[in-house]
Parts: sequence; C-alpha cells; structure tokens
Amino acid sequence: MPELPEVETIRRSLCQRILNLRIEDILIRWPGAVEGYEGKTFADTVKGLRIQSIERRGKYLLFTLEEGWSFIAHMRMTGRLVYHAQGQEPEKHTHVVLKLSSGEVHFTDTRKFGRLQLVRTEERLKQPSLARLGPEPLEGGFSAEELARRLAPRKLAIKAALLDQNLLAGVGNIYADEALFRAGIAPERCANSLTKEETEKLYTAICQVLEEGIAANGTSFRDYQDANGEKGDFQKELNVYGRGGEACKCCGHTLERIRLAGRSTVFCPRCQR
DNA sequence: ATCAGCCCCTGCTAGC
DNA sequence: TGCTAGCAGGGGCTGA
Repeated sequence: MPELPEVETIRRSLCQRILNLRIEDILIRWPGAVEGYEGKTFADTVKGLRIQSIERRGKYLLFTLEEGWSFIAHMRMTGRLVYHAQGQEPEKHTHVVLKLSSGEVHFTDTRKFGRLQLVRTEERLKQPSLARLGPEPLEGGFSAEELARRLAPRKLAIKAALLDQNLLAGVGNIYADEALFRAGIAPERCANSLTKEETEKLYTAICQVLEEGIAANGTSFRDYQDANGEKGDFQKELNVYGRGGEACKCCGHTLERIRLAGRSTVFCPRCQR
C-alpha cells in the first residue's frame, strides 16, 4: 500500500533508471489499467516519446513525456512499477509493459486498483483528483497552523481526517496510525477537538514518520517494492500498524484494533488520549 | 458542505 | 482435504 514515502521511493528509483529514455513500445495486457485514451490510441500516442521528468504529488506519480504528454500513475494498494532488463517475462498481474530504449518498466497490480492515465501535460493538474489534493506535508506550504486551520471545520474522527487526501496529500493508513501514536492522540478523537499543543505534536509527528519512512525506503508490509524490486525497511520501525493485540512498545498495554472510516486502525488506549 | 458507506479486485486465512 | 465466507484497503461515487 504505497503512501507518500513509498511513492517517493519509487520515484527516486525510477529516476535513476529511466530518465531521458525513449518509450519504444507499450504493451497493454489489461485495458482496465489505462485511462484517458483507448488502448491503441494510448499506445500510438506515447510511442517514440522520451521520459523527461518524474515528479510526485501526494500518492500520484507524474511522468512528463515529450510533445506535451504526461502519465499520471497511482499504485493504489498493490501496484508496482519495476524496472527490468529487456525481455523480462511479465508476471501474471503485469498489466502494462513500457519497452524503453534501454530496459523496460512493468506496471504490475494484483488487485487491479492502480491506474496509468495519459493526459496533456497542461491539463494534468486540472484533473479533479489532483486539483483537489491538499498540501504536501513536507513542503513549504504546510505548517502546524495550516493543519489547525484545515482541521477546524471538520467534525469527523482525526484518523479519518488524516486519510482525506484533500485535507493533506500523501498520508495513508500506515502513517496515519503511526503519526497519531507518536502524537499521543486517540484516532477516534473529533478532528476539531485537538488543542493547539496537540495539533503541533501531530504536525511534528506527521513530518517525522514521513521523513523516516522515506529514509527507510518505505514500508514493505505485503506487496510494496521500489523500481529495483527492493523492499523498504520502515516496517521495522512501526509502533502500532499491524500490531493489534500485541504489547505497546512504550507502556506494554495491549494495542487495540478497531475499524474506523472503513479502515483497520491500531492504537494504544493508554498512550493515546 | 460534510461524511458514512459502498464498490472495485484478488489472494490469503479462518472455519466448517 | 476442499470449500466458502470474510477480510485487506485508496479513492471515487452516491445518497443522506
């Protein structure tokens, strides 16, 4: 389940491999994986174009191609973009193969939620999903004050608020649980009930877990791997995610697992208030 | 405007 | 052993 740190790790590993390479051919093995244009038009359009840059916005990857074209890629839960040497046999769930002037990139997604969208570069930020996105937590526009301002009108649970990509871009289930644990805030707390001090703690915790996640090349809980097929290391640092029923690393109390906003949520009822 | 709940998918696991 | 039901989850959509 790639969140901001995993998508950033994929971006960096892809940049090392495929920047400035030319797309010589594209093989669409499952048409549902591509959006924007019908399969043949999609393929004909991108054939021959160089990949000029790869940027990230929230959990989206933005590939800038030549001649004003772009890919918008989202991994959703089980999506992977992996670089291989030329002629690598696609896996069962490899839906798109980008054959490049050197090597190839396989877009593989077991649960078929991920998408590769072809858009005009000048249109890409106007796509509803991207246009609505909240601020990047690790960039200048975000601060404890901005977080407080955005939480103020919201009555939903703070955990649900953190998962809302329009409030804040890039945080998913793993890093939301971890940030709330570090901030000592119970996930069911109403978003607008946080004190100034708690909001500051939460802001710091969000930045910390994301930065540490990036430094560890992401969290490999089940499917995640980067463009080189490497797994991340942040799962070793997890305090709560996936640890329901186990002992809190801080106080020893049994970690509680509940369902919140349709997501499994783990927290320490003693450390988080 | 806000928010809960459903839906998309497949693989894994628990239970019979 | 072999089956099925339930669960996992990001984000778009719907309806309240």
